[in-house]
Amino acid sequence: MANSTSGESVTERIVRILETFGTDRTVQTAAEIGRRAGLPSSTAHRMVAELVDCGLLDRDEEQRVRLGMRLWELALRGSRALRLRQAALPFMEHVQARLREHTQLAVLENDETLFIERLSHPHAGANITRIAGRLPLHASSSGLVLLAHGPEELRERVLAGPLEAVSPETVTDPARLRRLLAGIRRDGVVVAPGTVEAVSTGVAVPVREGRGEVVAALSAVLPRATPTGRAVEELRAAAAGISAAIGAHRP
Amino acid sequence: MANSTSGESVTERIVRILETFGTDRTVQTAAEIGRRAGLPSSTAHRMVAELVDCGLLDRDEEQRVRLGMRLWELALRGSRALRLRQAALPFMEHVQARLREHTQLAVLENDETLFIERLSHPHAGANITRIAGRLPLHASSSGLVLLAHGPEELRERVLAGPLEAVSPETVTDPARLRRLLAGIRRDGVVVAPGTVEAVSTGVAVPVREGRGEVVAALSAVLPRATPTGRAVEELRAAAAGISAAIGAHRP
DNA sequence: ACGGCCGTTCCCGTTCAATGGGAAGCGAGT
DNA sequence: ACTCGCTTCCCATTGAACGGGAACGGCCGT
Repeated sequence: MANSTSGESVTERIVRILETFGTDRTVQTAAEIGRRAGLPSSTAHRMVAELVDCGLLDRDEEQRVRLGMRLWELALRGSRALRLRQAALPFMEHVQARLREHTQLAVLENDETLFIERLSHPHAGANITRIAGRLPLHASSSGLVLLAHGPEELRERVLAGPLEAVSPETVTDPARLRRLLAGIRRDGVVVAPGTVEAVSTGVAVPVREGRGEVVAALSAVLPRATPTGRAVEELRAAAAGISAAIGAHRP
Repeated sequence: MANSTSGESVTERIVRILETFGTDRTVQTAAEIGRRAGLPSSTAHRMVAELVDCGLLDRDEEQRVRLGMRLWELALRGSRALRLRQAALPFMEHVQARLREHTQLAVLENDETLFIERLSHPHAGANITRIAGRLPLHASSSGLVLLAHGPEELRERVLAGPLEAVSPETVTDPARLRRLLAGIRRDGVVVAPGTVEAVSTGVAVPVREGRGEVVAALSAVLPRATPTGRAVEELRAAAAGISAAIGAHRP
């Protein structure tokens, strides 16, 4: 739309521009953005200027562009992610203080695991998850919980689709995966050794809201040798606390 | 622009739509959005639909609209706020564990104080600041620090402009404020009793990056009767730690 | 059953903002 | 002095966005 010869709306283009930014790529020139977003140079410059005017993007000491504070503000205030995070943070801190490993909170978003909070201990091991980062549903302990408790149709879609392995031990066989998910629903927890990285074990539990609906997954990443019993207990207790907290906030 | 009779660009309208959301107003109908954003009904519906298609907005169980997870994701990954927050969080947790009050991190944004993180103790007192919330620069301890260390022109602009009181004790006299700011630059700390709320005292210190530039303010909110000495010490130590952490991340 | 209210969806002729190619300006690197 | 890449300005073209209006459908009070 928007008079573009390529037939895209302005909105789509704005999203594509925002998509060119990432954890690694935090500042870029307007020309770079145009190239990455597939926009003609003059168009990219004009749109970037417009976004800067609105505060969605910032220009640093002349030239380069980065995500604007205003965008951050608009996206956060009143967002579901912030509410959930605020309710969960105290409990996550408690878990993290006891386990001294990585503690994460994730939600289901567009058939993927989206991590909305992560706490790490200085001495904890590797962990590829990032805040605002994604992993496939079948290839992370949090994702497995979300998939197990998600709607039927989602499960079928994911089980049907291509299941790529993130590590050699990622479960990609539909039948095995189906049994694994049934087990998660039965036990209310998943212990997933080597699913994301060979050296670590993910432990995840569902976080429920109000009358039972699973809205998030709480997980810990432990070195593979560590026993998982304590983590399961801590996560279960924390998840119960979070559920109570988000329930209480909605009278 | 964008063919609208009112002469606004699509980008401006999108921002106005996003602005209709807030901490209190987290879900609304498309018609509500249109009214609040001053858009014709059919236009509002079309634009909301477009934003939903792009994932910037989400539709809940039919009808109502809220901010989309995708927007949250795009705004956060690669944002300055997230980096700063990640570096600061461990130190903020430490401060909060010792003081058991409110601990906040704020940056300067568009001549206002923008709070990007806040930790609260269950037993702590009142605190009107919110994550992604704003306060005037002259009417919050964090803001005073940012104003004191901000560029000359900013200071003159704020001192000239109307200085509204948030509480009866907010300093609104330009001369007094100027002396207060000079004191903050000298001491590297501000203790502001009753500036935001009569019952509490704000204590704030600057967070510096690399070679001295102040990039944020770290603050605590204490009940007015509490001595501030310990808070000053804790905040100073934490700010030093944060500075080292963000310096280390940029080799 | 009825009618008003309101959110939503669909339609469609009008129109002007957005578009993008091109050229020129500006630094930095060689 | 030259190249290369980022940026800014210009401007004729055009079709996407616009928005008024009509119609649908759910809800509520009578």
